[in-house]
Amino acid sequence: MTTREEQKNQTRSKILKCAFEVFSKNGFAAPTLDIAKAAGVSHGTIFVHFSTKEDLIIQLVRNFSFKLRSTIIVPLSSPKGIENFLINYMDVIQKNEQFYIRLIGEKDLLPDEARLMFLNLQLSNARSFATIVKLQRNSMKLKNIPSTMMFNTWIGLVHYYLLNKDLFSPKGSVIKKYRDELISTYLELIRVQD
Amino acid sequence: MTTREEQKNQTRSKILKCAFEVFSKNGFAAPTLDIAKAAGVSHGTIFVHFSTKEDLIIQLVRNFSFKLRSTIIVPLSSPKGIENFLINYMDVIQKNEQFYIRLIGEKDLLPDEARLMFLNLQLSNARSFATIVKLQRNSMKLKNIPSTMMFNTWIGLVHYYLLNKDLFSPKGSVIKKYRDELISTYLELIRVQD
Amino acid sequence: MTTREEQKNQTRSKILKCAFEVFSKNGFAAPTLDIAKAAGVSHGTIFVHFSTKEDLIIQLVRNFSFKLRSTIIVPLSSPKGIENFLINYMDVIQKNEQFYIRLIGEKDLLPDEARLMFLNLQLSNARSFATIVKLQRNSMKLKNIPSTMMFNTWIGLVHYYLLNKDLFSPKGSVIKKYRDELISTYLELIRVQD
Amino acid sequence: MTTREEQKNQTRSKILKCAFEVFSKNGFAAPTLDIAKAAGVSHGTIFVHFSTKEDLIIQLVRNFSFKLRSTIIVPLSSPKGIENFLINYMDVIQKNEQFYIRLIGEKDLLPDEARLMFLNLQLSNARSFATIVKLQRNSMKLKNIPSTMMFNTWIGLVHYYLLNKDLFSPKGSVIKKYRDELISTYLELIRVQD
DNA sequence: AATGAATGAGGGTTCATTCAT
DNA sequence: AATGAATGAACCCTCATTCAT
Repeated sequence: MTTREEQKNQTRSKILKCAFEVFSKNGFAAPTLDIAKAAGVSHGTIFVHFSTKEDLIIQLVRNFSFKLRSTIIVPLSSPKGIENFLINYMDVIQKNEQFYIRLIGEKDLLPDEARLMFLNLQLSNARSFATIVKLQRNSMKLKNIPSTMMFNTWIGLVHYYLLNKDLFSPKGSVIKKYRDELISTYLELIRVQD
Repeated sequence: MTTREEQKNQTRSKILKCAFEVFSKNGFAAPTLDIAKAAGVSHGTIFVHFSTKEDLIIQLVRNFSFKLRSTIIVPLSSPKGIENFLINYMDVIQKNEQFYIRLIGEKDLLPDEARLMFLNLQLSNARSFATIVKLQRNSMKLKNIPSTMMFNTWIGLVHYYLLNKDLFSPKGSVIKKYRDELISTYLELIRVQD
Repeated sequence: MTTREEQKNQTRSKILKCAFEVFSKNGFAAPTLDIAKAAGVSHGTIFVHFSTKEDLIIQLVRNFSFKLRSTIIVPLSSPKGIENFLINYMDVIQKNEQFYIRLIGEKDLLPDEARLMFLNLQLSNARSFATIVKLQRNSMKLKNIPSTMMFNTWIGLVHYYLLNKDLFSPKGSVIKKYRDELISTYLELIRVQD
Repeated sequence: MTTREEQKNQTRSKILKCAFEVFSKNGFAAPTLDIAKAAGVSHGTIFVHFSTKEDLIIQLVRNFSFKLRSTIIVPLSSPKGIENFLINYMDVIQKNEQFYIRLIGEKDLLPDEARLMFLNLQLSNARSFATIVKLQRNSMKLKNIPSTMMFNTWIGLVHYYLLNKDLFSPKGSVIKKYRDELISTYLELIRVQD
């Protein structure tokens, strides 16, 4: 790669990184100028690398989805498969809590393509979860509920806490604060008592 | 009431009604001009009745909260208290599904006062639910979970379906489509098997 | 005069009175609605009596000029003619200081007709003053200066204090506070020492 | 300075220049759009260079004050100190007569900061004048009047002519026309006859 | 590749004036 | 005569996007 290309890639990365931070903090309605300032580049440079603001958001969500996909480990057969999945899930989200909250909270501001990508990520997670649940049914009595529903209950609970962060944990991370309670509550709900 | 006042109230109501529809359809970022057009009045007329766009939204949310509050019946002591509550809850939401979705999905665009009113409504519902749960514990074995968590699981599940309406039910009402499944799933989760 | 006409005149007077107060306090850019509120009449009523806001202002200035004209006494031949004139002048202005300040300070907001009327008033005063000065020259040595200039110096000094009221007397009346100092200074300036 | 910066400065200067002219001609209530048109730039460009209309006015008054301050020469000890001061004063004002008239006539439309700056300029002039008067008392018999009053009489006289420009000199410069008469009148007033 | 000044289509809000009642 | 709801032109300001350098 030539020096020129390296330079270009660095600028692009810097913009992506700062856009991620600015959008996380101020939402997707944040002006592109703010991103340029944060990245230390000119306003126009953003549009050299991304044809529109929408395009920038798409790339951002693409990267984010990719990162999440690679981080979410799916421990298939295991006596604690579900619990491990939940713990891992929380850990992954916590790392980018703010951005994740924006994604689920400002869904309608997203370009179609971005919305679709994030949706696919969730579907993929749902499928992984379904697989784990199926395997786990052997070693643990679980409520007789479709695995889709089991996943939706879980993600619904988590998203509820995330979207109401200012209510549950105005300062620090919601996930950090409620991680254990959410997991234990959920596990308690899905298991069948002896 | 004189004809004059009636006329005025009609205009005001028309604006409120159209604002409700426009915001439901396009979100709270929709231009006030769109509302004026929908209501068949001039742009300025909106500001005759509502000092600012924020004020308009506040009135809208106030009315909405009031309507919801008066509609949500709380059947206290009853063998099917919880189920009745859930059924009623779904019915109430279904009637104004779109607007409700905007409220939970664009929380950050709301004026503080509106956000607070809607929050209070939810807290009030949470309290009602807690009361019902406590009473129900006599006649039905329930999972050993704090009633707050029980409520949050329920509302998290419902909101998840609402916020992803385009996924679950792009055309018609999400609630109508999933009402029974959501209720039965939830009831199955919280009860203790014999 | 029929009762109806009386009623009409009363409303008209009330509007004029309140317009005078509102304009005095907030300047001629004050909304007509404020005047209607102050007068306890509907917004439209103003335009029943005055075709435009400009017309209202014109009537106001007409009345004001008339009142001032009738109040300014011109003590012709007298050993203290000038001093008496100045004292009287200050008294008259002081009574409607606020409005007077608006007239000289927002001259450009006035309709042409109003500006002209106020101008005529000043010219009339200038003439009166000139007459007095001429008579006084017999009993008192005065600077050898055209009487126009003598008047302009005086009125310039007074207007300067009025226009900078917030500097000289932010709370109370400027004239009240500086009346004597202004008069004595001026008299000292125009007389010839022995 | 790069060509780019030059270009920017030119635009900025052009806006300032045209704003100066438009405000001079139509007063500070003139729409920013008029300024944009006069400067041959788009409406938005104004707000690229000045965050608000108020900011634009502040810069304008700042520049103006600075220019005046640097132009007003204070010939301290001199047998003709006062006269020189007056002559210089008139010359300086004459150069920007229209704008100066707006400043004193629409004081209340100015942003606080601008009003304060202009006020300071006048105070500074008053002080300079006081110093000169003190020195002059040696070589010339002056009326026994506080120097504040002497200054206020002068500035009051000048401002009176400026504010009534349409009366005294509707077409050309008031100052040009009355400069000598104002100065000689004033000098005649303040001196003590032998 | 990067710059950043310039653009211009909106957006919310104000207010003198009109007119049906 | 009085009402006051309705009008709509005008204003200030924002911001994604363009383009000459």
